[in-house]
Amino acid sequence: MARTSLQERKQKILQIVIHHYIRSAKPVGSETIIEKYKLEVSPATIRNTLADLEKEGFLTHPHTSSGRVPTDKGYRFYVDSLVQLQRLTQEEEQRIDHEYENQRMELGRVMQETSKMLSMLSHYTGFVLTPSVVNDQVRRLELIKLDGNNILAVLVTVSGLIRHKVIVFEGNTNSAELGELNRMLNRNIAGLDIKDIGTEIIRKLHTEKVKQERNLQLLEILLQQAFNLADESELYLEGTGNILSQPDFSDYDKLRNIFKVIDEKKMLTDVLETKFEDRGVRVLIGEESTCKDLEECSIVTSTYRAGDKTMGALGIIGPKRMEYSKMIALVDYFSKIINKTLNRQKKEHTGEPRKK
Amino acid sequence: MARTSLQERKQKILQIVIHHYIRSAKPVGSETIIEKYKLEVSPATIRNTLADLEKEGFLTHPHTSSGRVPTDKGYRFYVDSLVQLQRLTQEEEQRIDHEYENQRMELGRVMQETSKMLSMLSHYTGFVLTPSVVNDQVRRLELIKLDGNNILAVLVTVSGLIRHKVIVFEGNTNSAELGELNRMLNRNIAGLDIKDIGTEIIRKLHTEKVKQERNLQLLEILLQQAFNLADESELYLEGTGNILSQPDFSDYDKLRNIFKVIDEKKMLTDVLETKFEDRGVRVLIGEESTCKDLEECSIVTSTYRAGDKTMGALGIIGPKRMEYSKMIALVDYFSKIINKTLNRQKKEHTGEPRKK
DNA sequence: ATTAGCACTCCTTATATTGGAGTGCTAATT
DNA sequence: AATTAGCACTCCAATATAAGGAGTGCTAAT
Repeated sequence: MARTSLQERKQKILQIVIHHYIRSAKPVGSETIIEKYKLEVSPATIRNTLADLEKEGFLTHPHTSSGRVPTDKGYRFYVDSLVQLQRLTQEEEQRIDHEYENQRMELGRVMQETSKMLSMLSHYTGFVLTPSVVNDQVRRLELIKLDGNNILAVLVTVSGLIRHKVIVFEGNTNSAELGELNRMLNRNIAGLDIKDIGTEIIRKLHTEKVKQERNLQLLEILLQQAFNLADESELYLEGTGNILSQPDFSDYDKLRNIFKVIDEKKMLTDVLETKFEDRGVRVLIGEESTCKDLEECSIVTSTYRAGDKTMGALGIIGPKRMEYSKMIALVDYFSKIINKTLNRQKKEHTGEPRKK
Repeated sequence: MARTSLQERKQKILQIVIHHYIRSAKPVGSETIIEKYKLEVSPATIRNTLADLEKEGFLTHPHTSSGRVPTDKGYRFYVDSLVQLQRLTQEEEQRIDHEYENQRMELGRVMQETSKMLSMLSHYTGFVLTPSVVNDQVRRLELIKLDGNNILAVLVTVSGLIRHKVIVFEGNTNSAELGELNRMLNRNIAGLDIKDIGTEIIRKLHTEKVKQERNLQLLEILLQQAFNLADESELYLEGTGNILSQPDFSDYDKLRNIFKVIDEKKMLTDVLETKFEDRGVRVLIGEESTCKDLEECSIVTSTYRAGDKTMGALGIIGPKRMEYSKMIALVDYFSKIINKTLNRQKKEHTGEPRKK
């Protein structure tokens, strides 16, 4: 066999094992490989190769006399070697597109629907992470007087996210005062990066004269309180029940671990937030998520962005034994759709020309 | 035995069986009853009574030679006969109180925290249902111009709920116009029941003169769009993973059924919404929830109200075999706390004197 | 009405028994 | 040197069998 070098075959066999295991959920043995994939070698040869692959850490044995099962390292190789990414079927793409056409929902709801669709199409758990809006820019900040001590601050970002927060301000302001302050603020902060607001506002204040002492006070409180609403990231999780249908999690302890993370959204948020510097779809296999309780899971995730700023992440969580090819295509498609939706909103606001 | 009539004993035995089953999760037999509860009758007598109770539909047999297990009817009797409700321990009450002291969170977040606490203290799944705000009254409605076609409507209710929605209005309004309209609106609608706004506004409009044609148009759209934001009820669910720890749900099919309902929040919302005419804590046992998938669960729920209007519901979902006494006390306490919190907000707004 | 006595049921647990899937090794083959 | 046939060996998974026990239901005695 000159054509198929040893290395080549080894890799091919590894891929076959993993591919087959992903679909069958059963450890795969040498005979199976030959039967289903018509390799022109004997079972014994396969066995030798399998033993090699095990020595190199790509596969394991549940017990002496059972077939092989991929290790994390094996999955990693498999995912990295997926060259031609499966595309979604036309039907699927249309179904998704349809959902986003002529819709004018508030962004929060879009995200919720998105995670629901992710879960339905993947049959795993779908998520969308709307991270802190600190990377976003201010479109408007509206101060509304509620009663004596309470002011409602509504922040609208350039990408269309809306956050509100009740602020306690002990000094009595009347509506007129507040309105003036409001206009002044919006003249100065529109378009600013939210994370810069603190420093910027102080700088700009020197150019405008602030009418009253107390307004300065209020501003201070605003800076302290209103903009830590920007910190609160939101995580939409849907289809958590799908996890139950996975044969991989027939063990109750494994299940409980996973639900520990799901219930404690904070944990999950942390995992997801620390992992998205890059662009493009990323796959976190087992321990790669650096979360002990997720060692039996894989996460397929991508970011979405408004303009050039990374805004948040979306994706799916499932067992390590998942159809990566399909899932990557799915997540990728959604990330693109969301990008489109976000940038449409942004264009409409800034009035930028469509080209470029 | 003149003192203990037959009926009395029968009921007592029923209570013992259920009480013991709730704590042990094992079918209870005649011997056990005598051992643990020191009845002065023989096992045979107990057996006769048990057989009677089974004939009457309060108990069943998993199989011929096992102890008795309550039926839904049995649980119903048990719950109805719980006269002296257990109170929470001081420690627990303090822990809860502490959480609500000097906090000034937006109401949505309060609800989320509340459901989390419900789940933690019950070890089951906690929920808070913020129903459609239609039963609430308007405190303020603020219109904020976003860009050409989009207006952000922020509705603040008397009880402190905040809803926002982006409204599409094709005609271009400038901020000044909008501001005027806004002031006009708030002069007229503050304090109105949200469900009456449609009719009321039309009536009131005849007393004020509306400046421009287009404002009328805008108003119409507002009425159509802004106030169906009132329809969206929100369901906060926490601690779903706790369900996994229940030995009652060691069966995967049962688990899946429950998670079907949990994932499809809409279903759960419907169940909960149709069930809260009454005041006070209610217990829905098994099929009483009229939801097939919840036939293995019980729901302990109570409403909370602002003033005299029922606002929403909160409670816990767990297995039928739950410590009802404790759970009822827990849910009751939370409902009272939330009532207090809500009415505090309301008082602060209306400036009503604290007494009465 | 209550109870002792006892046969009977059926679950639960433990223990063998078996078949088979799959491996790893050795020695023969190309 | 790589491949392969042959075979012993391992261990799981399924099935059968047995023993123990918890608990019932019935009958007859109190």
